[in-house]
Amino acid sequence: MSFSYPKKEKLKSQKLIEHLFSEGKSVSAYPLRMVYLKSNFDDDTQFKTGVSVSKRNFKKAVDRNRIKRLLREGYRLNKSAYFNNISSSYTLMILYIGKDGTDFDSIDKKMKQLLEAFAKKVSLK
RNA sequence: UAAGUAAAUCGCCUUAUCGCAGAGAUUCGUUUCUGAGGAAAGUCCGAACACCAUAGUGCAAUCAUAGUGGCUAACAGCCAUCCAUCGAGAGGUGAGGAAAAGUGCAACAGAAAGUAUGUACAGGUCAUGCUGUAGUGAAACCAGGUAAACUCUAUGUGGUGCAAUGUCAUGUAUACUAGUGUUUGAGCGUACACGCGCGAUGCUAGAGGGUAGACAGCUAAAGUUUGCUGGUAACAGUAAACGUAGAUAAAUGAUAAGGGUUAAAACGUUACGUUUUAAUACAGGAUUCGGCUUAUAGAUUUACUUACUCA
Repeated sequence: MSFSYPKKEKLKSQKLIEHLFSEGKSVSAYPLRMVYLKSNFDDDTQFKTGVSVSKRNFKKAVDRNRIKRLLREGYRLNKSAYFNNISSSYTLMILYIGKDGTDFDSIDKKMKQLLEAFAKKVSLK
């Protein structure tokens, strides 16, 4: 698994997202929170992942874009380290629930915690 | 030189590694090119474009605009100019149509503030505020002031917005139509045949509907830059060059190193170096244009004003 994060690994279908939020489970590492759901995809991707930042907490588009970019970057660089021994497919959504701005270092750190917690929970089953 | 006024421009850069979106090429391994703004923002005006509504007319009501002339596809925008007003000035501001249609309002002072006419003095008359002066006030009969009061006048105005709208359409429900079938069994499952199992307002086709999704709309445009001509100017004409993001849970990012720029401090020396520290703004396209409004670290240029010094 590489560091890339192409279009087909992004969560875009509105149907899947609704399904995810109604039935998914979650883990969190403040200020991050991940909602996940086991599922199967028509194409051969193993994960479909989206990121989200609340408009309520960040009113300006620049701030939201900035955090979403950082979240994508953190996910992209760290996913291979934790997902290698997961075999089934998952839909994921990573939310930023904090209210203050942030930088890459803290996002990177929290992302590692979050992915580790997720990997642990999934492999227990 | 200092303080100021008015315009205009720029608004971080380079390299490496890992990535993102679109288009092209491809031996399907890859690879090449392109990829946010002056406000992309607020959604406040004006248009293009699309659909809906609509017999015609009209502009009552509502809302908007308001010196004069010009520019523009259009505008509530822009340019010029007059007037008023603020400033020592360069310049700034404009809620600058009408008070002889009507209604309302007017502190203090004053007899009286709008159906006027008191007092004193003088003049005049048959007689009378009939006439003048004094006194209060910004204003005292002048067709007074006020329309940042109602109002009147002139001009304009159908509505909704690209989540518009059009095309394709998996699945699913079914009032419809046609065919076929109900124990002599259609159809479905078991790869196929046999066999076995399931099996009835069912199955197949059409029509209809238009959800998930896909495509079009979707970027060549009242286009940008430069020169020339006309015009005080806004702007117009003309020639050449350029061909400039198209995502949709929504691309242009992350890390590291170096360099700019600005400020402060220290050191050297003299108005430039070196070092350290800090700062490096506002802000992200979503159908497209023309404006307006608001946000913006810092830097640059031009024109002009005032003061001082020198010649």
